[in-house]
Amino acid sequence: MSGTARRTGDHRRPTVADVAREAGVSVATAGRALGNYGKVGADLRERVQTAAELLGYSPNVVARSMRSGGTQSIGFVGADISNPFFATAMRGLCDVAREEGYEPILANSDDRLDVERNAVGVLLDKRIDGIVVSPTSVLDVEHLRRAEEQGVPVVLLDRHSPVLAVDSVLIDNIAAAKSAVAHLLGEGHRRVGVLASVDPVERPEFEDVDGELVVHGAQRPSVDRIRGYLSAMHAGGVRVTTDLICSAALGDVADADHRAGELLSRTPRPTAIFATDNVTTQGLYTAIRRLGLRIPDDVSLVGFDDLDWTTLVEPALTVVAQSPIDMGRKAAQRLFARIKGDESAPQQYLMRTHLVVRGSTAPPHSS
Amino acid sequence: MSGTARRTGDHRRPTVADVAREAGVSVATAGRALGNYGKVGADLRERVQTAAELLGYSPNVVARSMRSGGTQSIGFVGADISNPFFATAMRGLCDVAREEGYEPILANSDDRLDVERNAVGVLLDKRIDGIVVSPTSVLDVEHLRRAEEQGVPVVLLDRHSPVLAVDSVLIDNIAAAKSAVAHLLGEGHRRVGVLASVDPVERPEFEDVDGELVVHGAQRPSVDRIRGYLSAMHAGGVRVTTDLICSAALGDVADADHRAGELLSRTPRPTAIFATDNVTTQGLYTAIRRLGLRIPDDVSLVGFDDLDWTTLVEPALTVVAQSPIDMGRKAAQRLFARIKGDESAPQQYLMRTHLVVRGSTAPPHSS
DNA sequence: TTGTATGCGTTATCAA
DNA sequence: TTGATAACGCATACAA
Repeated sequence: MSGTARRTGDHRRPTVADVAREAGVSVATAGRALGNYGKVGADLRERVQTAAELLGYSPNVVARSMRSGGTQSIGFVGADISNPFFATAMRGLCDVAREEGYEPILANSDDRLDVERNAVGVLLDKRIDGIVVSPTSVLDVEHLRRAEEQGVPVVLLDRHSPVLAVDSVLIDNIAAAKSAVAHLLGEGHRRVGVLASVDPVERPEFEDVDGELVVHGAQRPSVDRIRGYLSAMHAGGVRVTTDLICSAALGDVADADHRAGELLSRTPRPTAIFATDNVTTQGLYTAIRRLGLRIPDDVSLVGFDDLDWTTLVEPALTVVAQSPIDMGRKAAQRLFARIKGDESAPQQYLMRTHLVVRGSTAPPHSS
Repeated sequence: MSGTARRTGDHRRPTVADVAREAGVSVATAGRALGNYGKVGADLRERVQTAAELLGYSPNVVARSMRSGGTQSIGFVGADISNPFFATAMRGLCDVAREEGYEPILANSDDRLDVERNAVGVLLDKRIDGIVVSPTSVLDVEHLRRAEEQGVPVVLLDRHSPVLAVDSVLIDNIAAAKSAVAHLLGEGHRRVGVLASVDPVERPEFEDVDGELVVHGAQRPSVDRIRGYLSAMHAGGVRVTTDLICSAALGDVADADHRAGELLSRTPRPTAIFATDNVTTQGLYTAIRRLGLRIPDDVSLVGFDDLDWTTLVEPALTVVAQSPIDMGRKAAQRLFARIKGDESAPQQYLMRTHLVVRGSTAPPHSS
């Protein structure tokens, strides 16, 4: 009996040829029997299968990929897998991928365009069948366009690009932020601050139009959430000044804490603050505690992302909840639809969010 | 000028042959110039490179893999990427992989052996060059042994297998747990409980040997942490009974909360509890709050894993800190050492842990 | 140094 | 139904 591995280093895995020899048939027949394509007689199929079993055959996917062009692999490029948002989205993506018989290859961009470009290039060279990306820039997307041109579908996660005709899966950032701020206004707050994360390369600019502040800048989560904030404030008839709008470096909790501290030392102090993502929420929370302020007595807080810890602290935080796992799933579903040939017009898929009102928001103490 | 993509669906990417034709040289020369191997004249190299540039050539890694055998991909199989421990370890692994020019393929096992086996099989079929796995079982490891036999190095993360001769990267679970419990004993606690996560298929068994409790069962984190607990208690001269040892379903916060509730309703109530991982820590914390108990006045708590939230709650939690990112890095480093041919005897790499004493532990209120 | 020819393992085409 | 053979794209052994 030959064929089973005898020692470490016995690298060679059996091929169809080996199986064919063992079964005494041609490689073509063996291939057909193993791959379940074409016509094979029942007896030969049997012989081939037992031979395969005996040798411990399993197909070389690389060779198959070379012929078929497909690799049964997809790529996922996000800023940082250790961020709970991406980790959870990745989980959803993995689940759908596995249902489809695919495996995901992961790359972190750290929100650096060069890193992202490089990662996308590597993934294309690996001939992935599709790619989900949460792009650093929604304007500089040549690398993603190239993917599309090569026939590799792209789906954007948590971002939409005005210059790239692909599906995108995200939330209605403006509406979500608006609901958060409207809640604060409803509680009676007037001096409401916002703490956003802003990427240095696509930072928003503010313009005062007839006493009303408007934001210029690409449609990215942070910026749109500022838009939602402004929209709510305007709808509530509250004048906004730029000293209530504060931004911290993307993904940097310490900086968020620092900036939140600045925001909290404006005079008069904001009676409520809206943090636009989970990192700024955490920074804001620690800053409030560092300054010895009480929630919600001294300051109300609405955070973003319904992470576990927001219910572990006391009081539990009012947050805008989104569902990263569903976003990951949806993105994967759209990607596989495209991989399977869906040619319909690209869409923005806006996933549900909801405001979870908990104990960190209350009417302002003194007005 | 031909060759650049004209429309979506123009799938064909240029090959060395295309570049060779464009440059007016043979495929061999083009290949040598592009792959930087063999000898090529400066002028021809130039011609080839500009031709490649013009056509937008980049190598087909799949074809290269078929010849070379290597894929520049590694696998990572963990229970659940949305668990912060795995997400952070994955981050470390990604970083090292990228430095080495590799990309990781991710699979979640949900601590299910069949899922894990299948995932490993798929990864092997994809001809990954190595695999880091945090195995569901440390005894049933045939699938991992098969990988080794095929020449695919395996590194275990957060687990050690007595029946598999491969590197493993983990912490000294016994010592870490012992230090946690010793701290509680040092504070004067005697009635100390432990809340562990236990996999149903490899659950530990307890035996009373001369009035001293010993655990039987494979060397897994949870079980070893129970061992550390027992060791500390024994060293402190405290008798342990099984009613102080409680276990919850792996990865299930709700169950951990439930079990913690049971543990907290023993009479007399434990004055301190050690939770063996981040999931049970969270469950224990919510159970304590649900029952209206105060930390550390009514019950002291030592948790496991230094997650952000443990410093956001009040009081901040005393925890055993490990460094998942370093564990991920280390595992990747060992894997690449093996991939590069390191044949030295497999080792257990024990990573640093330390007890971070914060406000959730204090002497028992009344003794 | 450059070119020709061949193999990697699968799958598909074609002929028997 | 079965078998011989070509092709995917790259890298190499060998010939020129």
